[in-house]
Amino acid sequence: MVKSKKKITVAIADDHGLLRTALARLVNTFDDYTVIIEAGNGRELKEKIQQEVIPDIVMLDVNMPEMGGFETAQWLKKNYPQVKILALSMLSDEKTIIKMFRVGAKGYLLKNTDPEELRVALKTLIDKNFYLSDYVSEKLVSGLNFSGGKEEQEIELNEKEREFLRLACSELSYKDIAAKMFLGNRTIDDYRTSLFNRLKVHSRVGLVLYAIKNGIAEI
Amino acid sequence: MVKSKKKITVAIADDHGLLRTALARLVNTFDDYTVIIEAGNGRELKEKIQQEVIPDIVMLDVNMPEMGGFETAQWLKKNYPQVKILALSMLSDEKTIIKMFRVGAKGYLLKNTDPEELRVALKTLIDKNFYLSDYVSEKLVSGLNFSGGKEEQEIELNEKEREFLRLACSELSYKDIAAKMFLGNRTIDDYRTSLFNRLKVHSRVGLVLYAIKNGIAEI
DNA sequence: AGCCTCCCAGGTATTAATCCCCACTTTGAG
DNA sequence: CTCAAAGTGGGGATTAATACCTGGGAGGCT
Repeated sequence: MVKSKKKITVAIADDHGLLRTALARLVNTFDDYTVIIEAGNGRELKEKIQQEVIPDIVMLDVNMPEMGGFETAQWLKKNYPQVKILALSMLSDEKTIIKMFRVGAKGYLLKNTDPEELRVALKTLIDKNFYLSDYVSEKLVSGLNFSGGKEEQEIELNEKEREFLRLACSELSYKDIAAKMFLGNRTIDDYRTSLFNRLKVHSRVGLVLYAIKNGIAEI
Repeated sequence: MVKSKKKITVAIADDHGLLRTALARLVNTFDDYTVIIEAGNGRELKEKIQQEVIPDIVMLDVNMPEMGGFETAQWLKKNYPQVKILALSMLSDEKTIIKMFRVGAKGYLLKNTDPEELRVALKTLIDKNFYLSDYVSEKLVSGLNFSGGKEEQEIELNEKEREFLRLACSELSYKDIAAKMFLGNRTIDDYRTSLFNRLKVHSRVGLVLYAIKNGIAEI
């Protein structure tokens, strides 16, 4: 007769099959929850939700191929706004976190958090409609504080600048880079200076870190 | 009376708590296996193995802070050669795979493989003492073809060198790094020179790339 | 035409990074 | 005890990285 018989339904979208399944089993061990959908990317999740049933909660990996966390969250928000989105990610940088909340996430869980925290997150999500860990709260606050009023505009890089950044992620000297790009040494100086200002870095290592973090350079 | 009563013991080392626990539960659902050790990094695993009991299989994440997959595998090979190492990673590049096998791994599982594959991998590891998926086999073959004869000997880094590398992956000057490490500027010079020689690089960017590729620095 | 913005470039000065030669201390093996 | 190796450090030289000031040319816009 207890109404707790009706479990809270959960969908999981993550491209790492091993982890997805393992995570699903973990959630299923929680009394009040049951995983009804597993998907390897956003598109798959979308199809399953349309064909099958609407879950109460969607656990959404941010970094997926085909249809990533951002897009998927946007789609969910538009079509099934009642679904509570819990973002999952290994990335802990402010920008990603803020971006996910902007597109509709109600919580953000780092993959290295304590497993017990998952239970807390799910429960809080149901009870209070949102979940913030201390860590994420802090990132949110400092992130908003930082960007303040100014919506930090996306930094647009042209193809030559990207090429320059890629070459900077190597042991070539700037002179070598200039030669490779068929440009004068001074022009490279200007690229560097310009990027220093726009990317808010002040050393070549800063350029390298930016390029890697933002997927401009492969390593 | 069946001797299958004695389960095969498994240790799991992965820095992502959520995934580690989920993975552990998954393994525990397999009849013949039981997870007896969980660790967040190699050092922790090392301590637990020394204090507690030696597992039959160690599932080892390649990219961990503090003491990564390579080192940990080397240590295991040296001290507990009977332990079967199953490497776990999201990286699918040849070099990493080959390196893990060189330091003693008996299998290599990509985190995006099918969960059923884990069961197969564990069983194969026990029965045949090694496990190779088709994908990994192919990488191994083409990779060995590539590296040819030259045995690249392993590079051992002490904690101070690692600390130095981590700090090098920032916009701090060497002078700043020296101050942070409570060492003289010249000592840092020597760390740099020594690492340049051993890591076969010849610029600070080279150090940064090495540190990131080998999981010494987080980004 | 005038104006604005990019892209490109020379000169020079300053600071950081890199290299070389040498010495002192500690530690540990023989 | 002695010797070797490793860790630490000084002084000084060379090269690369970074900063600042300047100006020319191409293309778009009014």
